[in-house]
Amino acid sequence: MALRHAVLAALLDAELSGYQLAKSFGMGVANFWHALPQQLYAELARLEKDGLVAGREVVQDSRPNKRLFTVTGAGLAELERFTAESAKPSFMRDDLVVKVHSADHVDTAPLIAQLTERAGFARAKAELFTRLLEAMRGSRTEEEFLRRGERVGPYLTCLAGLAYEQVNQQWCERTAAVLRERQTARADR
Amino acid sequence: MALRHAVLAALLDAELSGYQLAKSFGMGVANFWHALPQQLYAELARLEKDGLVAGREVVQDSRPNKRLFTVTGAGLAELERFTAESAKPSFMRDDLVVKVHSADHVDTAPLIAQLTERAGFARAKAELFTRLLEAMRGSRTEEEFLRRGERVGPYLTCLAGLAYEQVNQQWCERTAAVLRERQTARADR
DNA sequence: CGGTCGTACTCAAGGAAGTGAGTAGTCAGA
DNA sequence: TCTGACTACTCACTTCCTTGAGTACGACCG
Repeated sequence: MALRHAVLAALLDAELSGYQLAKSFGMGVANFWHALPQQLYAELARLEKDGLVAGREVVQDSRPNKRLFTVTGAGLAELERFTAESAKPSFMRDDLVVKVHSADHVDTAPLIAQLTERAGFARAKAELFTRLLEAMRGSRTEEEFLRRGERVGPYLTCLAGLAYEQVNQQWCERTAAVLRERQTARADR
Repeated sequence: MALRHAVLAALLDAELSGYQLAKSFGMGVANFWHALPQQLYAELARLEKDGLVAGREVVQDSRPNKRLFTVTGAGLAELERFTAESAKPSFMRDDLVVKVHSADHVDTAPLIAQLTERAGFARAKAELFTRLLEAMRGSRTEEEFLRRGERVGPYLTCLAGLAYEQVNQQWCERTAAVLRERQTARADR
């Protein structure tokens, strides 16, 4: 029951279709959760069945019809309940980190490549988040916006995403540099 | 097949029992992965069946016997293969972030409490990692250790954990402060 | 005018992960 | 001496997430 609340939270900001949700959860604006389209359609169906969201059909010509969803009163209440209950600690879970852990026992060349690639992705995501933040706060300074803006939730989660991607990038670059140096040092012997 | 490699990587550094693994994966030294005891026992059984680890019984008096596991040649080869295959991108997945996303629509008091609590945990974990790093590098500087140390994998993953916990702590504190300020600002109106 | 891309969604199946309960002996402290 | 905590592990169940395939139609490009 975790995706469930992520979907509700996402629908607070805008009325969206399953497809649009899938886009932002697949990446794009998914600064706070990730899920595949199938999961989202399934979850939306369950949420609607439970009365936490309401869908309305939108007829489109020159492209398939779609269903837009909004959070109901019951949905808001459920979010309220969820937010009040104590959060379980979050854990890091990343293939790349596991690979680095065993770096002393395996060939590091492909690892360095993966770290470099990951650093690039992290940089791109960080830049995207930076632009999103600018768009949200408009002409105001961050301080000002956080003090008096109307909707700071998405801004704060975007800040989390930015910070996460920045350290991710730094760590990947540093780690790649260390492994590269050790590789050449070994070759010299 | 993700926990699988995390277990193999953990066993590279030391011969461990399921119970000991469970301790470090449950927290403690689990700077790079998290899992519950049941998962680990099941995974160890599968790994042994597949010949990737070998267990040996250690008879103890005054406490239950245990089985210690080591990585076999096949296990190392599997890790090698895993490390070479390209990594899928990692995603942030955190209840707390979801809650913050909906902060504008719900009562923030319990959220602030959770953020403060999380900040405390993150701080404690960061301190633990700092001490672990010191212990690993001994009298050497970080630079020196990373250049010439024998086993830098665990050190690098610990650095990742440290960086992660530090930004986590900062974000939680900042977010809690923002929400607190907005709460009092609202009360003043 | 044919191929590919984008919108919008569905179905089926499998593996990974989390939840809860239980066993059984040892040791330290109230 | 009883309680609770620690070591060491097992079994059963459920829910979540991923993988892979498939439908349908319009739009854009060469």
